Amino acid sequence: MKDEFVVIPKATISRLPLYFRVLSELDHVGVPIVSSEEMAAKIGITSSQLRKDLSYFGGLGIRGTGYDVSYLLAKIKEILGMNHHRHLAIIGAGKLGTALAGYGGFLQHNLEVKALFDIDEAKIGWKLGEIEVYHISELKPRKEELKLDIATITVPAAAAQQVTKAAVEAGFKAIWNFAPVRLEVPEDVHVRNEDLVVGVLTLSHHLSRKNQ
Amino acid sequence: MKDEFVVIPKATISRLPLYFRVLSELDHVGVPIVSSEEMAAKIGITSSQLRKDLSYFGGLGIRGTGYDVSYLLAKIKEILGMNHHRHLAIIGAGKLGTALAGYGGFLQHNLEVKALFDIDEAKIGWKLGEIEVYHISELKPRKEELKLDIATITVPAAAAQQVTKAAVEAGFKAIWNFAPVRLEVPEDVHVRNEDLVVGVLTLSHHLSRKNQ
DNA sequence: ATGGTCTTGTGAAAAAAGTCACAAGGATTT
DNA sequence: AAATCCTTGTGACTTTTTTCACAAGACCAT
Repeated sequence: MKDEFVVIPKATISRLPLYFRVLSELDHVGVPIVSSEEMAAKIGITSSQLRKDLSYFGGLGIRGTGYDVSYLLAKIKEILGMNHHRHLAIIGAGKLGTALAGYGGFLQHNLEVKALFDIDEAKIGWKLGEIEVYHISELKPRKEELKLDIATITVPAAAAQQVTKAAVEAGFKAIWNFAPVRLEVPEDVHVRNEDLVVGVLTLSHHLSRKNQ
Repeated sequence: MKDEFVVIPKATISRLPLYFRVLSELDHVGVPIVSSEEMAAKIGITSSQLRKDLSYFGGLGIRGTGYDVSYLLAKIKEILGMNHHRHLAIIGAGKLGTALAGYGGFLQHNLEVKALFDIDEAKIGWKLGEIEVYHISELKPRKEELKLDIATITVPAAAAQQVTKAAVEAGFKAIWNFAPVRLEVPEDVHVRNEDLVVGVLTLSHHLSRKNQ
């Protein structure tokens, strides 16, 4: 990398989490060094693409040898903002919401579910382990108290926009949306759509064309 | 479109489910006609991109007027293979697996969860509504019996590759993978990765750069 | 009919992403 | 310390995707 102001391709950013995953595994097993060839094979991309991606962040490897796993892992964590511990709020304490709250894989990514919110009075006060269910009207005070960063939307589609509005007003700048709706948010709020059914439809498409 | 053998860009295919979603909403509300401009705005892309995408499938619109919502919806359903009713198998009857099995949104997309599989003897025979939990060794016979099309992998990462192998041997050509692992499969098997944590990491990345 | 006003469909141009191939440079052996 | 062996980093090139801009139609009003 020779220019301070090169733009990093979006496609590169979208692959960083994959690199993170592979490096975590290698680090966990105790592998000290890995070549671009090996890593790329695990992910299913070409080694030149991997090297090009990493090159945007400067010389992270050692020529003739490969990449130092724990060094590269630390760098990617930094780039992905994983050196910050993020607190998740889950809005919608239904099946999906509670399944997510119970998912064990967050902590190793420096993510932590700290609160559930719901509108159903019957659910308020429930605890899933350490995590309590609050009424949705408490979004703002609990955000401050628990330092919540990311609002996860797991309510039905019909309620999603309204709930999002409440989250934005409470000050959330990142929304992780599981409802099958395009949410309208201000410029400075980031939305990540996790539209599950949409994903499986592409599989359906492939199934109906045996010809390649 | 003038050549029978134009290749349809992958990027186009990946947007079709979004078009489907918007059109479904419009159709549900009873809107008869929509312009590329309106649709594109709802999705957050440019109208020319939308028109170009649709142009790969032939003249689907009416010049000067727009697109006939129900006609276009039917076309996209056809392209996405949604005129076929697809049967899902869910392998891994844990929290995520059962949450998916209980999700109500599948049917309106012509998808249906028909069976759960697990290795835990204690779970075999459980029923979630109509859906029964079978032992994973029954994958092949049940696939034939229930005409299962898509194998959904919701087992822990460590078991995912092994379970995938079993699914491929049972004849599944489409795998919907929720385990945080790149699965190795033969050429003719399609895998859709639904790597949730990876998704939220990109949000984390945005949070740590207030500068745009 | 004719003219005006739409919005599509699409070649051509631009931008973005991905691949190639090899010089640069570090490690290891002799 | 020279030679050899590796694998990175990266310009140049190729392919893919997106954007532009406008001709081709379709509808509507007069």
